[in-house]
Amino acid sequence: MAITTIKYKIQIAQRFHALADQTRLEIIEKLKDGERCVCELTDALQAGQSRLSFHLKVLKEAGVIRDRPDGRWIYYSLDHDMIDELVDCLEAVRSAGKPIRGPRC
Amino acid sequence: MAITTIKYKIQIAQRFHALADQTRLEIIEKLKDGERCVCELTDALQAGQSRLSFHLKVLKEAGVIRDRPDGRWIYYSLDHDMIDELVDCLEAVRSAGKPIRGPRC
DNA sequence: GTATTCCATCAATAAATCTTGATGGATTGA
DNA sequence: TCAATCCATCAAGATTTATTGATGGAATAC
Repeated sequence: MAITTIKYKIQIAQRFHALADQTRLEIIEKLKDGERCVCELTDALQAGQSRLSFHLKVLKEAGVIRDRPDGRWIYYSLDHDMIDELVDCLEAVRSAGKPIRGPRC
Repeated sequence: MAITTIKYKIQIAQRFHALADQTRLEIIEKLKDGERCVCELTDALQAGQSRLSFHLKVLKEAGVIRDRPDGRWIYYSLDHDMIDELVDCLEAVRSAGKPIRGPRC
């Protein structure tokens, strides 16, 4: 199961790190309802463009979000599969002692 | 539900931050099987005592683990309720658009 | 008592992270 | 073509985090 059989602790740490920031949690909150471009996020979060760009990069490199260029805009959206994986990792900790769950963590 | 209705983004970020480190993931891995004292962890993880003490403090302050002093030893163990809360937060993101789940996040 | 073990904490340094403002590429619209 | 918009990236500085070795308190063993 998850963390016990971690082959990829670095990646898992990276993904949790992506969630370990208030601004990035707010981005995720906005993206819950569907894809958004950067300018929509800067408006919604009252944050500078370069600052958002930085955090979007962190989230993207961790695999938590994806981008979809469309002309002048770049739309970001959640990668729900990645969220699923993180849930599995945490649940594996929760269910300590139970049988192996899967190869993800 | 979770991150959408976050009142406590700082705490949630803190908790994810506690999981965003390889050494701390290894600690959690060890604690999955039950409580351990610091000296057991230093042996298992091949880490210096002050280093482990630092990471245990991070985990404890985030609420991920608890300590139980016993004579000369201090035993650490996982707080499974906290893990549950984080699972809920992630699942709330996964189930975007669904009804409110609870007051935790 | 003295010595030993377990552990937290401190100081110092190194390294990673975040913020801000500036620059420029790419696309769109006039 | 020229101007404007959207965005990534860079450099600089500030803040936060992590590592190491040293110190000392508390409990145990002798």
